[in-house]
Amino acid sequence: MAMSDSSSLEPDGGNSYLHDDELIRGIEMLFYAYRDFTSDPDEILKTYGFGRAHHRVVHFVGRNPGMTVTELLAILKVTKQSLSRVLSQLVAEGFIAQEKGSRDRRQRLLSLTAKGKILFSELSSPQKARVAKAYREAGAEAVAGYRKVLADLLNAEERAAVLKSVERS
Amino acid sequence: MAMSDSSSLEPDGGNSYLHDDELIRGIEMLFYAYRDFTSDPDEILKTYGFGRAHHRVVHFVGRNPGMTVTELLAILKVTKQSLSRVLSQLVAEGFIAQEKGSRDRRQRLLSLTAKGKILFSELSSPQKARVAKAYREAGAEAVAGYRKVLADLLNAEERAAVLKSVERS
DNA sequence: CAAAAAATGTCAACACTATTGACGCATTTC
DNA sequence: GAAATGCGTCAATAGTGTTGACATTTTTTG
Repeated sequence: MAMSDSSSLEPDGGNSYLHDDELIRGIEMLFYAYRDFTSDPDEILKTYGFGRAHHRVVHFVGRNPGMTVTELLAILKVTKQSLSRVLSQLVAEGFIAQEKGSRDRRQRLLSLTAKGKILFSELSSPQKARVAKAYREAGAEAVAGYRKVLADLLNAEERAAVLKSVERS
Repeated sequence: MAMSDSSSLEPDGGNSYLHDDELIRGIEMLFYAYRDFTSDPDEILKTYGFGRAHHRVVHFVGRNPGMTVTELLAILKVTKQSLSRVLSQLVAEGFIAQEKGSRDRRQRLLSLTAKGKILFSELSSPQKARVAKAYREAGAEAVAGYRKVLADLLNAEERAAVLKSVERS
């Protein structure tokens, strides 16, 4: 369709990557990547009778063993009622273990069981392969750029927390 | 936690960005970016009584005026029954117009009405601002890397189509 | 031309994920 | 002791997705 030259005013001083059309492309790329990215785990989840919400819980508990329910809620940004459904299932079916906190006994510290770890592996495997392939094809510099832009896309208030959780190496 | 040397075998010849842990971080970054990225439009959509599905339809129809229902289905990768609900609403409420194809009169060519274009603007505005800010902070090189990696994350079969749709400038 | 295929729509049932609102209980903090 | 926190639960409702079955119109094909 051509068209959509964004604006004729070039408010960015000639940085073509800041043109309206480029920005929209940036939006769409994220949509497409996310769409394809979730497709592999979705297939696997179906065989367990689980959905995407279960995946997210398994993933973040797997990555943050001993985390509390409140912390998980802060990452997922859903209500506790919404989390409750999937978390209860995962606990009932033996994928996730809950342990009372020793310092604060109100807390339920979450961790993966052996069974949960297997599921975690199974789900992350195709995603890791996908990312590895993309990283390999794109090269180290592109990867750095990818990570930088994604970090800058986050809500400012969240950035610190995410970078901490994602970069505790 | 420290550590996370992934495997002790270093199957990547010392390219640290291909370590298991880095791959997992790449996964999580995408989750977080998508989560925050959708939050602005979600707020606006609520005031219209719409959801994310409506947004996607408005977006892609806005970007591809005259597109057919089948093409839209291919982009969204949902069933026609699922699309039907939101598309019908958008048509009924005057955001999207349907016109019989002149070459193939079975087709319903989709386009935004004036009202639809306003909604498109309103929804894309905060997302463009977010991307622009991230692009500006990250710089041109990082942006190129971001786009390259995202493209490489796509399903191979889809890559050509997406790059075509995203890059018809 | 008749049969097959394609593009679209629709009815119905169901599943998953999310929300808001209202409580209840145990435990910790002030 | 009162207030706040962490967690769980019941209930109602909404949004988005699926599968399956059909119907209509129009184009393509043998």
